[in-house]
Amino acid sequence: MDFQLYDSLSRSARPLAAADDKELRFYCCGPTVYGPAHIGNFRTFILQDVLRRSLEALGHKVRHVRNLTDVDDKTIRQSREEKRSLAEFTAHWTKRFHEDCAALNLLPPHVEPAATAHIPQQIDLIGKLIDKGHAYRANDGSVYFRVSSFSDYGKLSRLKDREILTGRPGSADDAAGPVDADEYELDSAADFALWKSRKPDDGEVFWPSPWGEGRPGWHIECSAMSMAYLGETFDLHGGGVDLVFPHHENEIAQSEACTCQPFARHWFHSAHLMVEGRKMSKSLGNLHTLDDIRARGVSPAALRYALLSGHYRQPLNFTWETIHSAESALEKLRKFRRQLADSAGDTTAPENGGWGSFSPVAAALADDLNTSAALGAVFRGIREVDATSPETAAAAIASLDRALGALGLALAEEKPSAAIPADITRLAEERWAAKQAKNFAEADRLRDQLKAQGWTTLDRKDGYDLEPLA
RNA sequence: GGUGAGGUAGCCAAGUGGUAAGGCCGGAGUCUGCAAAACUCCUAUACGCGGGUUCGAUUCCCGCCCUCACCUCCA
Repeated sequence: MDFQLYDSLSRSARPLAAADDKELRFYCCGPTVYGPAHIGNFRTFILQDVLRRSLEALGHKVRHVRNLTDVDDKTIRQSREEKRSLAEFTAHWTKRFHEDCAALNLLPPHVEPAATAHIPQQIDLIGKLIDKGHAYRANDGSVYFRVSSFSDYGKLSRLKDREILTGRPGSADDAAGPVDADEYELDSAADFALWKSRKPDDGEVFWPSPWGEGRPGWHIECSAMSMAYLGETFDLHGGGVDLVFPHHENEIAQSEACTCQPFARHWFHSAHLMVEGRKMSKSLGNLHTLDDIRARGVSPAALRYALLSGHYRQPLNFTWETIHSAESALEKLRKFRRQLADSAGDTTAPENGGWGSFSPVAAALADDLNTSAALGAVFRGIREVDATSPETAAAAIASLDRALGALGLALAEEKPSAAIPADITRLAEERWAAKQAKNFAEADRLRDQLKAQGWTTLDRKDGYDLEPLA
């Protein structure tokens, strides 16, 4: 199936395809590991994951690379404040990131390169840029990219249509505060750092280079690592919209100035997540992490569902009502699947079944990753499912799983049932006995008591189930 | 100010030049001692405002109002 995806460089929907017709090479800008990722970060990573899963479900092969930014101002500053080495600090947050990704059912990328593990590649790239006249060394030992040397600069973010650039490179990024213009000898305020010379605030974080001790600039790692694992030209590059400028613009400049080859052939940018109608920010206190979500009793799967409920190019408004809605919708799907499983019994479907009544899900995903329409198609699909025999039920499960699998919404695993304390069991037993004896007043009293302790009882004809209150 | 995205029923959210997916919420019925759960069914004169093009616009064009984002921290 032809897969259409909007390309933010050409500003049009284009067929997404591997240049070599074999494997789609996909690079994603990953997290800076200096703290827990927030749900906005995860919106982007989940979208990338769904894109990959959808392509794979439709028979495409994908090579997925997502980097880890484990050296920058934030990681250095924070690790110093905590009096930990940079490596120890970033390892801790990397582990946490991986745990969160697993909880959200994100497929691990095939390669997850860390910036600090690719310093030589970055130095090599910077050296080539100097040799070709695209970069210069300032008198403090830092190396800058000369924006004026790259005529295509601004093609991704339409810089020409914007106001003239002002400000100083690295100033907001520099813990030392505003810098003296003479010190840096910049050719242009738009020039950006490729290599930052060692500063006192960097502590022990530095590497030797032909330009003295220092560390890589913000953008160079992605150019170096994408080239290392995917080649000078690759098929698709993804990230949040905020990375369009300057990060991706600078990646293009560095890479294309160096190789004289196109960098990424297709750009995939996902819109931001809003919280309660506002931008997420620490000052508003709405920068939720996965732990915050779980503390509210929401499952990671529901978060994933909620983050897929809108189209990726549209800002999505996250509210607690939305996520409650997602939890309910997901529970409806789980129940439906359980019923199918009951009907199917031991019968299993052949491996290579199709999408069945869920083929519109595939069509929606292949049409610019329309997850919202895909979710709608899932619900329309379940109405059309034929489960009149174990065989058809088994086939329906297979096609449902295929559709939900493309969205990364695995329902197969049951919710772990919470352990029921003995006193709760005893109360429930007493209530059941009272009910059987038609002593309803006593039964209701005991039911209230259970409720007060956070449990609810669901009666059947021949017994009852106990469930914790949500 | 510049650039970009958007305003669809109570909420979230697709989509289309010919009268509008889906989810949540809500309601009814079945069941139940009553509930809850489950199952079945259902509702809603929803397309920001004003013009224009058209046989016909929510969908294209123009203007306006409002919201949000980006403009060197940012997924």
